[in-house]
Amino acid sequence: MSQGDVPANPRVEGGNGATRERNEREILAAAERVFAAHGYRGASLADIAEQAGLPKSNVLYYMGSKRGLYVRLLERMMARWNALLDDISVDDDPAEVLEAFIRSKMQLSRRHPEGSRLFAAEILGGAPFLQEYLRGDLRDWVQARAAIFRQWAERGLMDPVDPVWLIFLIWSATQHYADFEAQVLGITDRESLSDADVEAITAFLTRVILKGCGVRPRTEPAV
Amino acid sequence: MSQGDVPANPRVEGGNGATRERNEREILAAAERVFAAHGYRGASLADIAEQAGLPKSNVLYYMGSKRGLYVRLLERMMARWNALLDDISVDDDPAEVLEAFIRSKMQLSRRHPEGSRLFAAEILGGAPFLQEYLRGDLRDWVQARAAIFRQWAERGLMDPVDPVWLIFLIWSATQHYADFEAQVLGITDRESLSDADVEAITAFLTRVILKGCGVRPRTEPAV
DNA sequence: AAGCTTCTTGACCATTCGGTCAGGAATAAT
DNA sequence: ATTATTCCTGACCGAATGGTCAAGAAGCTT
Repeated sequence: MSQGDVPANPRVEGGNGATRERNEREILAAAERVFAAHGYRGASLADIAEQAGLPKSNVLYYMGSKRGLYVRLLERMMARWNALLDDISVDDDPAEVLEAFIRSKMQLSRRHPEGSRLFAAEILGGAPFLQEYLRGDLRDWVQARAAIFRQWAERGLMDPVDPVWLIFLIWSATQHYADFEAQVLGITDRESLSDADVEAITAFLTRVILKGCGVRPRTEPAV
Repeated sequence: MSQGDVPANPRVEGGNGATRERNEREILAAAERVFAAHGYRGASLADIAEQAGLPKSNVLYYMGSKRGLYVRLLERMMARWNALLDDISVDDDPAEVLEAFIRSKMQLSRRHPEGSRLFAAEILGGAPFLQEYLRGDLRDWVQARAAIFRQWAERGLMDPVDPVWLIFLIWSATQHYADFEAQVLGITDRESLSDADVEAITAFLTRVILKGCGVRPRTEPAV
């Protein structure tokens, strides 16, 4: 990473031992929590090490540097993200696609709340590490989807709303339940969100957003 | 705040001088930027002082402590927030209320993006300073509005959607353009959002959300 | 002009920061 | 059993952290 002078530590690359794997997992999990809660600058290796149950030196032995650890976490989160960015075609059913979109995004936020918050903190701080990704792969992906949405609109399958704003709407609405969890729980007087809650929220979002942009639900006749 | 041993500094309370006012404004603005970008822990007084164009000691002279400065910023943001939490009644027009709600929230995010991000960072970190506010005033406000939304639904003025999820949807969708500004700009290949952009987004959100929960726009007849 | 309050700031402090390193412990290879 | 390699960690480093303080500068009030 053009970081210079890190010739040693070839072990960092290939992981084979079992304890190594466990330790790395523990460190990544702890680091994700700490970075998510305090951002890149606010996170401290001492905190991470303590939460991972290891001495600070050991964390650095495995991860090389704070920056390297952070980048690795970001990349892991991007990989999870990309895993659900399946391709769609103009011939797919808008209702199915949009519902799957909302649902999978919601599940990602629920399955990896810390990673979701880590991502949010990165963007909040101006995305110093993710500029390239945002202006590259992610932009392309959004534009491709937007093009399909426009074609659906032309075919009368949905209202002619701006597809990019629509994608942002879905992102924000789903991401909210991970990033603003503290607010949601505080206001609704809950300890945590149950599976039933998440299902209800998903159904609500699907219903409102689909109806809101004139997409007829699957198998249901027009009103 | 039960912080103990801060008997001195009576000047911190009453502000009258003109230079004092200017310096305080400068410090608060700089601090809002830094706290927003890096969170409470990640922000440094040296950074804030430099951006305010003052020596670090002077910042502490005016603000007492990092914690005090942060709390003051949060309170200022809550005050801005409360300023647009006007009361509504069951007899108001749902379309008007919801549109005004979306619009004013959008304007708040646009007028005070740093404050908006500061708030977001606080929530992201588990809202250590805002627990009380969330579980108190804000919860009450949400529940009051929710009750009215339910009555509207009973009267057939809107679909019987869960009002709390609806409020969260509006919050998240509008907040997104401040908090995730870096993402929005990166993906849409913009330098900044123009007034026209914001107006278009507001119109989009109003249209989709109102239609999505079955609220008929003002002055328009039923479909 | 004297005296008082407010303002300003460089020097300084204890603590914590990310990171290095030497050397011992554990493990694998022969 | 003896290397050789990998793993582990306490001690340590310079830099940065939030905060204190004393002493001077500036501005009123009398």
